Amino acid sequence: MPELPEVETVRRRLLPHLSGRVLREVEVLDHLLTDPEPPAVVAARLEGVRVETLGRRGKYLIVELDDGAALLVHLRMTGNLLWLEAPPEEAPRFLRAWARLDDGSYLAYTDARRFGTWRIAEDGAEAWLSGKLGPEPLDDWAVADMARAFAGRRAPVKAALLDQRVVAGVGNIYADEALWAARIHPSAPAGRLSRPRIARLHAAVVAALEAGIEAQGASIRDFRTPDGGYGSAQERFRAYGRGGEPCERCGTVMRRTVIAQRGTTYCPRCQRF
DNA sequence: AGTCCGACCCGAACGC
DNA sequence: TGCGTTCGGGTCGGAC
Repeated sequence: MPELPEVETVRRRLLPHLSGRVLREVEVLDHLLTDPEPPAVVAARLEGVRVETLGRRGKYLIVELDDGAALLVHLRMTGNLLWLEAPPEEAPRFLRAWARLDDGSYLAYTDARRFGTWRIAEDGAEAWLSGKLGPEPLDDWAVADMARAFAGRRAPVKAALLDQRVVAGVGNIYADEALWAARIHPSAPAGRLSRPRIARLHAAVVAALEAGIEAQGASIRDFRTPDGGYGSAQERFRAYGRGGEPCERCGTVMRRTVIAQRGTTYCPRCQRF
Protein backbone atom coordinates (compact mmCIF):
# COMPACT_ATOMS: atom_id res chain seq x y z
CA MET A 1 0.00 0.00 0.00
CA PRO A 2 1.72 3.07 -1.19
CA GLU A 3 2.58 5.44 1.61
CA LEU A 4 5.27 8.11 1.55
CA PRO A 5 8.25 5.74 1.07
CA GLU A 6 6.55 3.90 -1.79
CA VAL A 7 5.53 7.11 -3.56
CA GLU A 8 9.02 8.53 -3.09
CA THR A 9 10.44 5.36 -4.59
CA VAL A 10 8.17 5.73 -7.60
CA ARG A 11 9.20 9.37 -7.96
CA ARG A 12 12.92 8.60 -7.88
CA ARG A 13 12.75 5.66 -10.24
CA LEU A 14 10.44 7.39 -12.69
CA LEU A 15 12.19 10.75 -12.76
CA PRO A 16 14.99 9.85 -15.20
CA HIS A 17 12.46 8.37 -17.60
CA LEU A 18 9.96 11.24 -17.53
CA SER A 19 12.05 14.33 -17.00
CA GLY A 20 11.87 16.54 -20.07
CA ARG A 21 9.67 14.11 -22.02
CA VAL A 22 6.59 15.19 -23.93
CA LEU A 23 3.40 13.19 -23.49
CA ARG A 24 2.56 12.42 -27.11
CA GLU A 25 -0.57 10.39 -26.60
CA VAL A 26 -2.58 9.78 -23.46
CA GLU A 27 -5.59 7.60 -22.81
CA VAL A 28 -7.61 7.25 -19.61
CA LEU A 29 -9.64 4.06 -19.60
CA ASP A 30 -11.40 4.38 -16.25
CA HIS A 31 -13.75 7.25 -15.50
CA LEU A 32 -13.25 6.82 -11.75
CA LEU A 33 -9.61 7.79 -12.14
CA THR A 34 -10.41 11.38 -13.11
CA ASP A 35 -13.89 11.71 -11.58
CA PRO A 36 -15.64 14.14 -11.70
CA GLU A 37 -13.61 15.27 -14.73
CA PRO A 38 -14.31 13.26 -17.90
CA PRO A 39 -11.39 10.94 -18.76
CA ALA A 40 -11.13 12.23 -22.31
CA VAL A 41 -10.82 15.81 -21.10
CA VAL A 42 -7.94 14.98 -18.79
CA ALA A 43 -6.23 12.87 -21.43
CA ALA A 44 -6.53 15.62 -24.02
CA ARG A 45 -5.27 18.17 -21.51
CA LEU A 46 -2.09 16.15 -21.01
CA GLU A 47 -1.29 15.48 -24.65
CA GLY A 48 1.53 17.56 -26.07
CA VAL A 49 2.65 18.79 -22.65
CA ARG A 50 6.24 18.47 -21.44
CA VAL A 51 7.04 16.99 -18.03
CA GLU A 52 9.32 19.38 -16.20
CA THR A 53 10.03 17.25 -13.16
CA LEU A 54 8.42 14.95 -10.62
CA GLY A 55 7.68 16.04 -7.08
CA ARG A 56 5.95 14.56 -4.10
CA ARG A 57 3.82 15.85 -1.23
CA GLY A 58 2.77 13.26 1.32
CA LYS A 59 1.42 10.37 -0.69
CA TYR A 60 0.78 12.47 -3.81
CA LEU A 61 3.06 12.12 -6.79
CA ILE A 62 3.26 15.46 -8.57
CA VAL A 63 3.93 15.53 -12.29
CA GLU A 64 5.05 19.12 -12.84
CA LEU A 65 4.09 20.27 -16.32
CA ASP A 66 5.92 22.97 -18.22
CA ASP A 67 2.82 25.12 -18.54
CA GLY A 68 2.57 25.71 -14.79
CA ALA A 69 -0.06 23.09 -14.14
CA ALA A 70 0.50 19.77 -12.41
CA LEU A 71 -0.94 16.30 -12.57
CA LEU A 72 -1.57 14.99 -9.05
CA VAL A 73 -1.45 11.22 -8.91
CA HIS A 74 -2.65 9.37 -5.83
CA LEU A 75 -2.10 5.62 -5.90
CA ARG A 76 -4.35 4.91 -2.91
CA MET A 77 -4.17 1.18 -2.32
CA THR A 78 -3.35 -0.63 -5.51
CA GLY A 79 -2.25 2.02 -7.99
CA ASN A 80 0.98 1.34 -9.85
CA LEU A 81 3.01 3.27 -12.38
CA LEU A 82 5.06 1.17 -14.73
CA TRP A 83 7.55 2.42 -17.29
CA LEU A 84 8.51 0.45 -20.40
CA GLU A 85 10.97 1.23 -23.18
CA ALA A 86 8.25 0.55 -25.71
CA PRO A 87 4.51 -0.14 -25.65
CA PRO A 88 3.82 -3.76 -24.68
CA GLU A 89 2.11 -6.16 -27.07
CA GLU A 90 -0.43 -7.04 -24.45
CA ALA A 91 -2.01 -4.50 -22.13
CA PRO A 92 -0.89 -4.90 -18.51
CA ARG A 93 -3.49 -6.33 -16.13
CA PHE A 94 -5.79 -3.72 -14.57
CA LEU A 95 -4.59 -1.03 -16.96
CA ARG A 96 -6.52 2.20 -16.24
CA ALA A 97 -4.49 4.75 -18.17
CA TRP A 98 -1.39 4.94 -20.34
CA ALA A 99 0.82 7.48 -22.05
CA ARG A 100 3.18 7.29 -25.00
CA LEU A 101 6.21 9.55 -24.65
CA ASP A 102 8.17 11.42 -27.31
CA ASP A 103 11.12 9.03 -27.04
CA GLY A 104 8.90 6.04 -27.86
CA SER A 105 8.68 4.85 -24.28
CA TYR A 106 5.45 4.02 -22.51
CA LEU A 107 3.97 4.73 -19.11
CA ALA A 108 1.22 2.49 -17.74
CA TYR A 109 -1.04 3.17 -14.80
CA THR A 110 -2.65 0.05 -13.34
CA ASP A 111 -5.02 -0.13 -10.40
CA ALA A 112 -6.84 -3.30 -9.43
CA ARG A 113 -9.30 -1.67 -7.03
CA ARG A 114 -9.75 1.59 -8.87
CA PHE A 115 -9.25 3.78 -5.83
CA GLY A 116 -6.46 5.87 -7.31
CA THR A 117 -6.95 9.37 -8.68
CA TRP A 118 -5.49 11.61 -11.38
CA ARG A 119 -6.28 15.28 -11.04
CA ILE A 120 -5.08 18.28 -12.98
CA ALA A 121 -4.19 21.22 -10.76
CA GLU A 122 -4.19 24.13 -13.19
CA ASP A 123 -2.76 26.52 -10.61
CA GLY A 124 -0.02 24.14 -9.56
CA ALA A 125 0.16 21.41 -6.97
CA GLU A 126 0.62 23.44 -3.84
CA ALA A 127 -2.46 25.56 -4.48
CA TRP A 128 -4.57 22.43 -4.55
CA LEU A 129 -2.81 20.58 -1.74
CA SER A 130 -2.36 23.35 0.79
CA GLY A 131 -4.89 22.97 3.54
CA LYS A 132 -5.23 19.27 2.85
CA LEU A 133 -1.74 18.30 3.89
CA GLY A 134 0.38 19.06 6.92
CA PRO A 135 4.18 19.34 6.91
CA GLU A 136 6.51 17.06 4.98
CA PRO A 137 7.98 14.74 7.61
CA LEU A 138 11.43 14.52 6.00
CA ASP A 139 11.63 18.16 5.11
CA ASP A 140 10.83 20.86 7.61
CA TRP A 141 9.05 19.01 10.37
CA ALA A 142 9.93 19.77 13.98
CA VAL A 143 8.96 18.13 17.26
CA ALA A 144 7.15 21.34 18.12
CA ASP A 145 4.98 20.96 15.00
CA MET A 146 3.91 17.53 16.11
CA ALA A 147 3.25 18.69 19.67
CA ARG A 148 1.10 21.56 18.39
CA ALA A 149 -0.88 19.25 16.11
CA PHE A 150 -1.47 16.80 18.96
CA ALA A 151 -2.45 19.40 21.55
CA GLY A 152 -5.99 19.01 22.80
CA ARG A 153 -6.72 15.95 20.72
CA ARG A 154 -8.41 13.09 22.48
CA ALA A 155 -8.32 10.76 19.49
CA PRO A 156 -5.93 7.79 19.61
CA VAL A 157 -2.41 8.77 18.65
CA LYS A 158 -2.63 6.31 15.78
CA ALA A 159 -5.62 8.19 14.34
CA ALA A 160 -3.66 11.42 14.68
CA LEU A 161 -0.70 9.95 12.80
CA LEU A 162 -3.01 8.89 9.99
CA ASP A 163 -4.45 12.42 9.77
CA GLN A 164 -2.65 13.92 6.78
CA ARG A 165 -3.00 17.43 8.21
CA VAL A 166 -0.91 16.43 11.23
CA VAL A 167 1.92 15.18 9.05
CA ALA A 168 1.77 14.20 5.40
CA GLY A 169 2.49 10.73 4.12
CA VAL A 170 2.09 8.37 7.08
CA GLY A 171 -0.29 5.47 6.50
CA ASN A 172 -1.27 2.37 8.40
CA ILE A 173 2.00 0.51 8.00
CA TYR A 174 4.48 3.18 8.98
CA ALA A 175 2.20 4.38 11.79
CA ASP A 176 2.37 0.95 13.41
CA GLU A 177 6.12 0.77 12.85
CA ALA A 178 6.75 4.18 14.37
CA LEU A 179 4.54 3.52 17.40
CA TRP A 180 6.33 0.25 18.04
CA ALA A 181 9.74 1.87 17.78
CA ALA A 182 8.67 4.70 20.11
CA ARG A 183 7.04 2.22 22.53
CA ILE A 184 3.77 4.08 22.53
CA HIS A 185 0.37 2.39 22.70
CA PRO A 186 -1.63 3.18 19.54
CA SER A 187 -4.73 3.98 21.61
CA ALA A 188 -3.06 6.58 23.79
CA PRO A 189 -4.84 9.93 23.38
CA ALA A 190 -2.62 12.11 21.21
CA GLY A 191 -3.07 15.20 23.33
CA ARG A 192 -1.95 13.50 26.52
CA LEU A 193 1.46 12.33 25.37
CA SER A 194 4.36 13.75 27.33
CA ARG A 195 6.89 15.91 25.55
CA PRO A 196 9.59 13.22 25.67
CA ARG A 197 7.18 10.70 24.18
CA ILE A 198 6.24 13.10 21.40
CA ALA A 199 9.92 13.64 20.69
CA ARG A 200 10.45 9.88 20.57
CA LEU A 201 7.51 9.38 18.25
CA HIS A 202 8.64 12.21 16.00
CA ALA A 203 12.06 10.61 15.64
CA ALA A 204 10.47 7.20 15.10
CA VAL A 205 8.20 8.45 12.30
CA VAL A 206 11.16 10.02 10.52
CA ALA A 207 13.28 6.89 10.99
CA ALA A 208 10.51 4.56 9.80
CA LEU A 209 9.91 6.60 6.65
CA GLU A 210 13.63 6.89 5.89
CA ALA A 211 14.09 3.15 6.35
CA GLY A 212 11.16 2.57 4.01
CA ILE A 213 12.72 4.75 1.31
CA GLU A 214 16.07 3.10 1.84
CA ALA A 215 14.44 -0.28 1.18
CA GLN A 216 12.63 1.13 -1.88
CA GLY A 217 9.25 0.72 -0.28
CA ALA A 218 7.26 -2.28 0.82
CA SER A 219 5.95 -4.75 -1.76
CA ILE A 220 3.46 -6.46 0.51
CA ARG A 221 0.62 -6.79 -1.95
CA ASP A 222 0.65 -4.96 -5.24
CA PHE A 223 3.38 -2.40 -4.95
CA ARG A 224 6.10 -2.51 -7.58
CA THR A 225 8.69 0.02 -8.57
CA PRO A 226 8.19 1.57 -12.02
CA ASP A 227 10.72 -0.91 -13.40
CA GLY A 228 8.68 -3.82 -12.13
CA GLY A 229 11.02 -4.45 -9.20
CA TYR A 230 10.19 -5.15 -5.60
CA GLY A 231 10.81 -3.09 -2.50
CA SER A 232 12.10 -4.85 0.57
CA ALA A 233 10.79 -2.73 3.44
CA GLN A 234 8.37 -5.49 4.41
CA GLU A 235 11.34 -7.65 5.40
CA ARG A 236 12.21 -5.19 8.12
CA PHE A 237 8.77 -4.64 9.61
CA ARG A 238 8.62 -5.23 13.32
CA ALA A 239 4.97 -4.43 13.94
CA TYR A 240 2.85 -4.38 10.78
CA GLY A 241 1.53 -7.82 9.90
CA ARG A 242 3.21 -9.47 12.90
CA GLY A 243 0.16 -10.14 15.06
CA GLY A 244 0.57 -13.42 16.93
CA GLU A 245 4.35 -13.38 16.44
CA PRO A 246 6.85 -12.57 19.20
CA CYS A 247 7.90 -8.98 19.71
CA GLU A 248 11.48 -8.57 18.47
CA ARG A 249 12.29 -6.47 21.51
CA CYS A 250 10.82 -8.47 24.37
CA GLY A 251 9.40 -11.70 22.96
CA THR A 252 5.83 -11.02 24.04
CA VAL A 253 3.20 -12.13 21.53
CA MET A 254 2.20 -9.17 19.38
CA ARG A 255 -1.48 -8.26 19.50
CA ARG A 256 -3.68 -7.30 16.57
CA THR A 257 -6.71 -5.10 17.08
CA VAL A 258 -8.65 -2.38 15.31
CA ILE A 259 -7.97 1.26 16.08
CA ALA A 260 -9.28 4.16 14.04
CA GLN A 261 -10.97 1.59 11.77
CA ARG A 262 -7.57 0.22 10.82
CA GLY A 263 -5.90 -3.06 11.55
CA THR A 264 -3.32 -2.30 14.22
CA THR A 265 -0.51 -4.44 15.57
CA TYR A 266 1.44 -3.61 18.71
CA CYS A 267 3.33 -5.18 21.58
CA PRO A 268 1.16 -5.20 24.71
CA ARG A 269 4.26 -5.18 26.91
CA CYS A 270 6.53 -2.66 25.21
CA GLN A 271 3.68 -0.36 24.26
CA ARG A 272 1.82 0.13 27.49
CA PHE A 273 -1.29 2.25 27.63
C1' DA B 1 -13.64 22.02 15.93
C1' DG B 2 -12.82 17.47 16.78
C1' DT B 3 -14.33 12.88 16.23
C1' DC B 4 -16.55 8.98 14.28
C1' DC B 5 -18.11 6.09 10.70
C1' DG B 6 -19.92 4.55 6.32
C1' DA B 7 -18.97 4.62 1.44
C1' DC B 8 -16.09 3.82 -2.25
C1' DC B 9 -13.85 -0.77 -4.88
C1' DC B 10 -12.70 -5.47 -5.85
C1' DG B 11 -8.92 -9.10 -5.70
C1' DA B 12 -7.19 -12.13 -2.37
C1' DA B 13 -7.76 -14.91 1.33
C1' DC B 14 -10.58 -17.54 3.97
C1' DG B 15 -14.58 -20.67 5.42
C1' DC B 16 -17.58 -24.16 4.42
C1' DT C 1 -13.69 -27.92 -6.67
C1' DG C 2 -16.68 -24.19 -6.06
C1' DC C 3 -19.23 -20.98 -4.02
C1' DG C 4 -20.13 -17.27 -0.67
C1' DT C 5 -18.11 -14.13 2.75
C1' DT C 6 -14.78 -11.15 4.78
C1' DC C 7 -10.91 -8.14 4.74
C1' DG C 8 -8.23 -4.13 3.82
C1' DG C 9 -6.43 0.15 2.53
C1' DG C 10 -6.76 6.25 2.05
C1' DT C 11 -9.77 9.79 1.75
C1' DC C 12 -14.07 12.19 1.74
C1' DG C 13 -18.41 13.67 3.31
C1' DG C 14 -22.03 13.62 6.50
C1' DA C 15 -23.46 13.02 11.30
C1' DC C 16 -22.81 13.78 15.85
